[in-house]
Amino acid sequence: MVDGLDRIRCDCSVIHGDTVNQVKAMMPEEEKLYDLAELFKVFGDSTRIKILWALSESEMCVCDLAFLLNMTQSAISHQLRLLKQSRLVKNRKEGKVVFYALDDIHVKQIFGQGMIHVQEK
Amino acid sequence: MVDGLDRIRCDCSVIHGDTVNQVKAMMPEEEKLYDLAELFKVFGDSTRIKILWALSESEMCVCDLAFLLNMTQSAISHQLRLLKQSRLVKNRKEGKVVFYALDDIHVKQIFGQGMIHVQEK
DNA sequence: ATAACACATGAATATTTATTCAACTGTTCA
DNA sequence: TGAACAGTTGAATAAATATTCATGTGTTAT
Repeated sequence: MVDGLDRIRCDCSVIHGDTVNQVKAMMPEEEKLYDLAELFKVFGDSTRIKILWALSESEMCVCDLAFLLNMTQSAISHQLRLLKQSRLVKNRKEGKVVFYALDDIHVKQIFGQGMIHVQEK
Repeated sequence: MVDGLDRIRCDCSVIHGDTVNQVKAMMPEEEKLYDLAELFKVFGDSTRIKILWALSESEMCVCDLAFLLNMTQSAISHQLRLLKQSRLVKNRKEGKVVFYALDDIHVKQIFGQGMIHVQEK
């Protein structure tokens, strides 16, 4: 039931024990919360935020993004790979050019909620 | 107008130039996007996600959180400082004990949008 | 006063990660 | 065929950061 790695409960914790145990019982799976953190981590970089913002306005190729953000194609490409792995962007190839676009309707909504928080002072 | 650090536009970019320039003109301030990334960065750690989730269920003291997440009080305290700086949690002191609670109605909404994305396979 | 407790904090360590650089793939065009 | 271009990728470097450890602050109770 209790393995050796668990923390000893402090006196304070014992006092509020019932509430804490109820919350513990309701806690989502470890993995689900981990995945959620991983998702937000992808949003937590200004380069990727700029890319996502740009793609929320228009589909774009890699060199367009590089020009827009004033960064190297390589740097942009690395970040696009991450964004694609997270299923936040998709791409289509047209000759030499690869166009990227948002791959999720939720992106704009997550974005929007964040903006509201940031804009409140 | 163009400083020496700007990227040279590739041929591709010149071709789609109008669209890209329009998007560039609409781009939010550098600082605003940076702040947005900083906000998401706070969500982008599984320890902080767990703390935020727990506090979305109930107000809690530091040692409750330490017990719940099976981590040291110190580690929790460090993360709570970050969360407070981002105005995502607030605290009130009652004797020796410091109770933390969510400080923003948007937290749950940002959380929810993220969950929806994660749960779609 | 002093001991115990809840929490905060600074420095150190270890890990993660963003960007750069160089090399490589695949496509177009002359 | 080969040169130019768009993009990708792996390794290296530099910077950011999560946790630990030791110590410090403020409160309560004896």
